[in-house]
Amino acid sequence: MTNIWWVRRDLRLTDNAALQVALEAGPVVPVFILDPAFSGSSLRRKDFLYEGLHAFDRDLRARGSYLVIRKGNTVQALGELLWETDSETIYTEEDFTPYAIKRDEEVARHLPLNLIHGQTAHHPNAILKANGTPYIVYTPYSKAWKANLPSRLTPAPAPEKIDTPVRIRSEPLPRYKVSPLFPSGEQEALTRLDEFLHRQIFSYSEDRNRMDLEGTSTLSPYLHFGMLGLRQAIHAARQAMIQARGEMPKRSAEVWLNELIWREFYIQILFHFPHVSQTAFNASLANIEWINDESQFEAWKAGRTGVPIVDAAMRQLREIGWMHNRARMIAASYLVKDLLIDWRWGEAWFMENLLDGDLAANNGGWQWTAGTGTDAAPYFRIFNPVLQSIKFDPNGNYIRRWVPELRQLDSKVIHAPWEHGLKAKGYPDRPLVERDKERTLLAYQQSKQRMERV
DNA sequence: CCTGGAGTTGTCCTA
DNA sequence: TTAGGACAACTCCAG
Repeated sequence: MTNIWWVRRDLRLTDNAALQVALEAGPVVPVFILDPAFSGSSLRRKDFLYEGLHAFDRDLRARGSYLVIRKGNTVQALGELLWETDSETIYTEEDFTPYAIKRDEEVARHLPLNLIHGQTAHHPNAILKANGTPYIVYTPYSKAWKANLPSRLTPAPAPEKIDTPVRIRSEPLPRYKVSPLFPSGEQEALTRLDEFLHRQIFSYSEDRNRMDLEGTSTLSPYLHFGMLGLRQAIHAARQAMIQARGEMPKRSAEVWLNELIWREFYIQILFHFPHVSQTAFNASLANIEWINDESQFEAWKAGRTGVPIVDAAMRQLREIGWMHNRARMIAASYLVKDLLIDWRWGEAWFMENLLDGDLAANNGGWQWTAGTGTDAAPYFRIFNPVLQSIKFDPNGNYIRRWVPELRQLDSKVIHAPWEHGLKAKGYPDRPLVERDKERTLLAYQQSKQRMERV
């Protein structure tokens, strides 16, 4: 009996649980649906997705199959395909965002839909406290997560052959632009993982913070679309911990594993507390009186705040659709704590521009920085962007790479030219605002007080 | 129900 | 130059 394999954010053949289940039942029809109702994705991310679909089709063809593309309303398109191919069931990998849950409920009301858990190592409902409620603090969550992890997690290899009925109608893929720094597709993801496992992983705990080095995995766009499965990455991290020689390499591999657990933590938070996508997790901080100065927001987006490290970060984002993790925290902190602009404005801009733009991870990160989230940054942790810059871009090479106006400046002055009375042609003479921690603390305090009175 | 330890990613001042 | 401690008070979580 033929079945439909509905692909969404699991664009891989390796360790794909939904594909495996479908294959056990017989021939499969792999389909991706372009539903105009899903306008949530940015243009930039759509390019990455379309290129990924192209690569996915190529990988399927190498195994005797191919990708069917359909356009239009999801329920209608799946219904037609089910009828045309005389299929029995639709198998698909379970996704946990509010949009996906709603969409899948709608599909399940009309069609035989079979959700397969495969996106995470643990289902969001699987790791709960003794009293049955979800964790909202990372460390105890990660302990329970690790304690419950099966000792064997070996990823299933990609099937050698996929039996698909011939000549099923498929629409052409929309045109797309390729991004030279982030070629899309599973093969690229596997190459990067391999590279990372041979090189950066064993010094990750230190180098991951250095914006001037390539110390991170750069796997986030691939993880978002499931071109690399989170479970595969977790398996790789554990293998690296076992193989590591020495304390530092071992700790480094574990730090990377913890980053992957953070992904699951935020997937799980969004699943149990969907309101975080609209407002603060912490209700007492839902009413901060933001200044929300539009022109300052524009300057931030354009990388023209006058703070070199912030501008480098924002220009990196704009130019390549990706930003170093440390840079994300610095740029986010500057927007929220220094400019007092609503973290949701920043969150939306990141979503628009990041190839890895992921509701759960992005929202979790922004709420953490803003101090409004689960397990948030303590109130007194207000990043000083200049100190961060000196510490994590010591020679100023990251700044020079993304802010050409400052290329001539010495590394002693590049982090804060205005403090040395220096001006650079075409670059703001001074930062947008003077650093004022008290102003920030007051805004947060007032929100808390207002909520207490209610 | 009570209790005590702990909490991703910092900053700044003092000695 | 560097190391250490203060920075609030609160909530979470496990025993």
